[in-house]
Amino acid sequence: MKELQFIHVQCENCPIRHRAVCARCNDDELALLEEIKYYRTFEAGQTIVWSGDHMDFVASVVDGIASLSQTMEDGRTQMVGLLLPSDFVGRPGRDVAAFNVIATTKVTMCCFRKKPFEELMVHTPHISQRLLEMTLDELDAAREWMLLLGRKTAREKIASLLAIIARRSTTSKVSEIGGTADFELPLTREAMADYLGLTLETVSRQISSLKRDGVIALEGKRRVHVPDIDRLIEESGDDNDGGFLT
Amino acid sequence: MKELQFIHVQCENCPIRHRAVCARCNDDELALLEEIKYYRTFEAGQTIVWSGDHMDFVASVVDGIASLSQTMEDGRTQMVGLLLPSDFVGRPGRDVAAFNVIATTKVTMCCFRKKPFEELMVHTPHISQRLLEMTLDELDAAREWMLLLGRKTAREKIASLLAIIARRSTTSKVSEIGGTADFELPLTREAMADYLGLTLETVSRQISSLKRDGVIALEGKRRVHVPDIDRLIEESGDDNDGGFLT
DNA sequence: TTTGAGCCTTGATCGAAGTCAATATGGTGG
DNA sequence: CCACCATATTGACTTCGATCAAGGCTCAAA
Repeated sequence: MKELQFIHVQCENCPIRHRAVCARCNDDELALLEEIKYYRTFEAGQTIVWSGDHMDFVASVVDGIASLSQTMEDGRTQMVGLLLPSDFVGRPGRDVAAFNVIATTKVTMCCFRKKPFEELMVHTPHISQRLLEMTLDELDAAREWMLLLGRKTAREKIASLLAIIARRSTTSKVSEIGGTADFELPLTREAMADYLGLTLETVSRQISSLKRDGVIALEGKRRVHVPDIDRLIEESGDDNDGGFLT
Repeated sequence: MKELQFIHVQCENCPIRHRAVCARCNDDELALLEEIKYYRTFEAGQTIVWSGDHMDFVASVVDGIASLSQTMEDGRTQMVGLLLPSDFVGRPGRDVAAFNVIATTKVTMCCFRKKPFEELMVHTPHISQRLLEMTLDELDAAREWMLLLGRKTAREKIASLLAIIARRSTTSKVSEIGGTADFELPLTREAMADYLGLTLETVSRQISSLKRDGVIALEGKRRVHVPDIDRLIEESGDDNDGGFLT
């Protein structure tokens, strides 16, 4: 397991330098961010922010995976976003968190206290430009997900999720047409269920069914091999190669 | 029926002046927008933008209601947003529409060709600031909607939709605790179904059921009276008074 | 006034996914 | 090595919402 020590990484050496909210900043702007940033790490399973809590910082995910979720009083849970490295957490101009943020794996975040960050934003259009761009991408992704939640069958939901993870996975050869993919599922069956609006039993059954039909092959519970990505995409119900983003 | 003639309204007199993307602009900035804007109207039912189409303008809804939706090849449709006056359509920095935009009622839009608008944005932080704010609000709303689509029962979905419309409706007295509300449903049963991820039959049945239980009363098919809004919110499954936005 | 189209309601039946429950697997610490 | 716990699978049964189908209401045009 990768064990990065983020005492204080210089921004220039930061793994998310060119994708995060700071992507467009020049050296001067980066120097200002460098001054006010600090790192925090969270263990897998730890809650980073509770919905409704006062939130006095914003942050970028540097390493690891976290989830954004909502819960009803009776315990029903819906994941509303997956936070990957470079994703932004928190909202300038609002100090109460609207969602729970939970570390799925060990997570390292690059944090900024909200006040200084907001002040910096006013004078640094490169930050708000990038944040706008990222937010628009997330909005598109959220809307894609609404189609999945509202209209897709359980089988299509699972296939869609696997296709998205496959596409993002660095080890896959998704770009080639008719390529294959191999990846590790970063989520438990329960987390997948919460993401897809299903029960964990249904997730398990549909994964078994896709396996039985040769769409995927499993190695252990978590390692997935996709012999034909086009076949998987077919099963997902998406016509195009899709614009899933976040 | 209101018959507004938008030949060319001065921005200062515009009904959405203080809520739209131009809300924070000063007089000078407004003058620049005034120069490049133009109005377009669309009849109820007309498609304003097709998903996948090249889109060379962005716009604000001035009057009327439109919907954002996605469709699968086999016809399954999911509405992913409701566009009300002041809402923004289109996306700077992308020229292919990701969703269908369909006029639900007659719609008037204040349009800007994309290129000039983008150029203006670079020099007018007030526009991008406001757009960022609006986009963040929409993202929160989309995520709230994901909880509804993924986890709520049909009855809760209907109650949630009615509660949202009630809250936005100008004729309601929602602010008072235990207040009542009266409003016109701007959507057909089918449109509600597409919004809620249900069939129109289920929508009809659940509305009948809420009526039978005294949660709402109907006058004709479209006019709704809510004797006790707290009761309606209870039925919606939301604990808090909710942060539904768009 | 009749006809027809669009919208809505209601009933009967079906099926996908949920629920409840038993069992399997795999990793960790004692 | 074993025991334990979290995670995952599978089966039996139930239920909620979808599907298929018939009919009602309203408005506008013939």
